[in-house]
Amino acid sequence: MTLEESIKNPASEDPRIAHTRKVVLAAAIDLLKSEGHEAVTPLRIAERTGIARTTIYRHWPERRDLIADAIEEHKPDWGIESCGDLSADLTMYLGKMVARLTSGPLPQFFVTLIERAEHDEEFADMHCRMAEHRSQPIVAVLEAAIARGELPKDLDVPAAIAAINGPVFYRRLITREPLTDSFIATIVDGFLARFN
Amino acid sequence: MTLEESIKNPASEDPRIAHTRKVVLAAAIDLLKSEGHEAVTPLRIAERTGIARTTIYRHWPERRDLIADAIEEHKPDWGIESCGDLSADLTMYLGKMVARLTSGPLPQFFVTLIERAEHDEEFADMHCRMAEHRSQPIVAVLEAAIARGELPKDLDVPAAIAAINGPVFYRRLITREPLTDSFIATIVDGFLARFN
Amino acid sequence: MTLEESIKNPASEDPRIAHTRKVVLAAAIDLLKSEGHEAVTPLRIAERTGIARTTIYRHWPERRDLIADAIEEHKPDWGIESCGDLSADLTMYLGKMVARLTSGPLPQFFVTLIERAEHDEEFADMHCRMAEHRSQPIVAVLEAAIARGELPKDLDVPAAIAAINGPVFYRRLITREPLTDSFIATIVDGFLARFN
Amino acid sequence: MTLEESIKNPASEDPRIAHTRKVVLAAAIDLLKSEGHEAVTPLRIAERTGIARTTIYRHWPERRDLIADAIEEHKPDWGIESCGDLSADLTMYLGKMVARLTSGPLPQFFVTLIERAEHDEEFADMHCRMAEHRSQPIVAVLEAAIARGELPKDLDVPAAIAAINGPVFYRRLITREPLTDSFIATIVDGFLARFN
DNA sequence: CTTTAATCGAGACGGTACGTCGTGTCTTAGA
DNA sequence: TCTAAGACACGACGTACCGTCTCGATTAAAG
Repeated sequence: MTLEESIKNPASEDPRIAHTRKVVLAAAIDLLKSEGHEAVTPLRIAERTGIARTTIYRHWPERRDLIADAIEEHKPDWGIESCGDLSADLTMYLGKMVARLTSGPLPQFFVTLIERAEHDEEFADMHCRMAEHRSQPIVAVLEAAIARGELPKDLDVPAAIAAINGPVFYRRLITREPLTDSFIATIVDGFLARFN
Repeated sequence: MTLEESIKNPASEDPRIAHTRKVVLAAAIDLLKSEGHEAVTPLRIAERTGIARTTIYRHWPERRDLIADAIEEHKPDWGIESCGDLSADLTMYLGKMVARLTSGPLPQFFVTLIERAEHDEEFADMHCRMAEHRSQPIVAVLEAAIARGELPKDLDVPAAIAAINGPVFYRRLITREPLTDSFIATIVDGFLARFN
Repeated sequence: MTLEESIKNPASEDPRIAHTRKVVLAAAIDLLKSEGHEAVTPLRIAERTGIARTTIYRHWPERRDLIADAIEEHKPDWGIESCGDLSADLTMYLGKMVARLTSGPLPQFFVTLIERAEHDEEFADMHCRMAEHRSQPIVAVLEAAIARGELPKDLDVPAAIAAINGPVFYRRLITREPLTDSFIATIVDGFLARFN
Repeated sequence: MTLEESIKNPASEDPRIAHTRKVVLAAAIDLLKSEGHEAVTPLRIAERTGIARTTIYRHWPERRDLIADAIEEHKPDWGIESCGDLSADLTMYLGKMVARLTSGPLPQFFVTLIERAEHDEEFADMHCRMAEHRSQPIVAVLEAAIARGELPKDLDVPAAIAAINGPVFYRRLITREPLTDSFIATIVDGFLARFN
């Protein structure tokens, strides 16, 4: 089985290929996290992993694909277990979000996608897809609340998500102030206050 | 008069230096806007402007400083004329913000600062300074409203700013949906609804 | 097989390396001959040969080594066939020497070595080694003559070589007068006249 | 009086010009001696002397002229006082020559001229002129000896000079062996032995 | 003792070359 | 068949000098 086949048919993978992919993507995530996407190059990864530079080129002819793969590899589970209480659900969701924006590789993924998306359509697409995936649980929570009659039927859901997520991202990426629990509470309270 | 002196004492500037600075920074802004900060290199600027590469290095030994100067050069006036009506003031402010996030070099400045700030303290500082400068008018508007009694005395002003600016930035940078007038209205209405 | 190994173990040479060495050294000798050692730079050679500048740096990190290799590459055979007659042997030797000092790259090698030797120990060493190698045949001729009794047993051989070679080099490098056959004859006759 | 005039008419020199020439040429000789002619650049001299780089360019637009001036500036007196004894005169002459080839800037001048002369007609001319000037005293000595009948009337004087000077230069520049008194004696004796 | 003129110092500037680094392609050998 | 190793062409980088230039500041010489 050739390399091309194995990429298209991941079910029957050459273990060498699987190993290479795993090791390289791990190093890529590490580099992305610690130095930014400009540091994610075949050379740097080769130095870290011992995998030959040429081997990396064979798997990812475009640097872009390597970065994209690394980001996609690392898909956290955004699911939350709704407890039926809107305020609690939103607070839990934002708490999880804040935790992931505070440590781990996610913030670097975001800034990379934000920056690249301005000039690269492929990254822009990936960025949007991730945003959608990320907001799925909150959509579920909001729709459940609508069904329960706690929120108006004609709620502009995307705008609501922006109202909930926006302040957190703004503070994390723009003003770089700390993301405290009371800040989360203020957001949730402010959002819910509209519907009383 | 040395280059350093002339920068500190702009009254007695060598016209050659002034010309070089002007031309180079204009090209830098242009490149930043159209291709992103990685394209802002002495070589690219030299090709565009005819200014020699070495001359650019003489003025900005660090690429970082060149980008920083280019961003600082382009400081838009964020002033708004308060009309005394909080809703109208906020709407006008967000309208202006949306206009600048929709065209012109500003979005590129933001994503550059956001990305670089993750790994470069100097950019982080500049980013925060710009954010503060940008929110000055909205602070004034909010404080005036507090003085008029339209907003509570104990309002968490930074959190309020995050609630107003956050959704716009979120939509522009994360979900990349269009920024419509009705979206602005939703934000402003949602914010004010809390205090009724 | 690394570049270093292949240099030490020429039996198993990568043909690409062999080709690069050959082409580059030929161009180096050419440049040395026509423009002097200051013209022997990776850039000039790259322009002439089509070999990339970086490839040349990989083979010869120091310009000095490149020049040294070029000179060593071009080791002429200084052997003469002694005919048993001292006068004829010396005349033939000087004739050969004059021929090589009159055309070909040798004179440029000499002036390069002479000049560099003043400030570079490595060149000084190479210079001396070449001088020794060059005078081997004349040493043999003189020693044969000593064995035959035509020259005194206590002859100061190095001084004798200086007496024979010196005038030729002096005229070639210092006064730059033409090196005629009669000049050679004068030298040889003058030298032999001492021992009659 | 302009700089151009003063160069052509050194009798009435602006003291500033005289000072600049003096200081610069001294530094040039120093550099030439210690690092070779490639180190004789306006920049290096400016660093050593405090004279501005532009001033040096004003005086010597071509680097070649600067080096040439430096060499010409330093014209040692080659005169010897003939004592009437050929052997003693030659020995004294060669002794003086050896002394100058052993210390001081002269050897560097020679190697520079030898090297440059191969590719630069102007240096070749200067080199020949210096060689001629240098051999004047020995010509006088030889002619006196011819007049006294100690040397044949039809002596090939240039060849004789080559026979006397050649070995010394050969040993100094080619084999780099030490120049001892006994070596000088061997040369002189060998030369005189021809005419007994 | 001015005034005029030339030199000088300082350094910006456009260039050219340098030596280094990284990229992507390729060839060869080995597992 | 994939990997390892690395030669290679290419292009950009940041640096160092070069030679030209402009522009005051200083000094010398003539009125």
